[in-house]
Amino acid sequence: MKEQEYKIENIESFELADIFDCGQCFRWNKQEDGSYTGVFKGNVMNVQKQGNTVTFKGICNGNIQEIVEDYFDLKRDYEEIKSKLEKIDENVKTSIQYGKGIRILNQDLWEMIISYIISANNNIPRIKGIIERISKSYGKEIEFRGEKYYTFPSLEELKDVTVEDYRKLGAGFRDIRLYETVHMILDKKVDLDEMQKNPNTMEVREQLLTLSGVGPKVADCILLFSTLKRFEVFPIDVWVRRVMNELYIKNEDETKVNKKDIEKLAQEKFGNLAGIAQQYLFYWKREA
DNA sequence: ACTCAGGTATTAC
DNA sequence: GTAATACCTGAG
Repeated sequence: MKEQEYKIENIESFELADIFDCGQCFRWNKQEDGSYTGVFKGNVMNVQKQGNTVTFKGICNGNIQEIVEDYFDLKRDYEEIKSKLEKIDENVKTSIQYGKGIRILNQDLWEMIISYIISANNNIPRIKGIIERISKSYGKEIEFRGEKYYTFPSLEELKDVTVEDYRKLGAGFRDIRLYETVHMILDKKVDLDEMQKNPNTMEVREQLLTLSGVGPKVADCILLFSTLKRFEVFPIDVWVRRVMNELYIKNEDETKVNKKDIEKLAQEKFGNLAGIAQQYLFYWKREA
């Protein structure tokens, strides 16, 4: 396949580090020249930003402009979202200034389910390593600039993978959860196409929670970071708990902060933009 | 040696 | 319902 290129000039709310290091994705890696290369939805792409111009180059399974506009959520007005959120309080404003170039990617639903199951009680380098090895073992090879990349395997490509196979790839105790979830989806116990069409977020959330290895935090990450794209959910991990406690709840022991209280507070403060507010806060608190 | 990391499932009150 | 506890793995 041939490499395509697409350029955008004078783009707003688009910073490579903010997008790729804010914790939403696992398959983008920084290159020596400061650009990022990643694999998504069967494409391999390199993204570079110079001045106010972003250049996308890659091996794509369709029109690169359409692929980019969809994946990078370019049709959404992040300037408007940020100006709404900034009005909430100084803390949120500070976090937005820190992560001003964040965009929430439209990532593949199936890939996010598997990726976030792997993320449980794990650290980012390991999560990335496990996903990489699964892709290399069962995905399709794509060559880009003389190097080999591997697509994230489809449901079909994982159908014969055993619990032991996942363990060998380093998944640890998550091996059985991966196996069970793959087979629940294969058996249509959970229908991803139906889920994608269902506008009722709570219904979709309930369905996700039936999957093995998917609890409240993982379900919310899937809802927020996949093509399901629900900005009203508020994934609560240790970092979000920490920042919400520091800024608003001010309990001396953050581990004792009730999840329900955080959820309620997030809903009151951020409403249907809770998810993206969470992302600014999370990125700010974790990196800064 | 020991703790910790994007939680979840299981078991026990 | 809600609170403890175990859990692969490898880096620091």
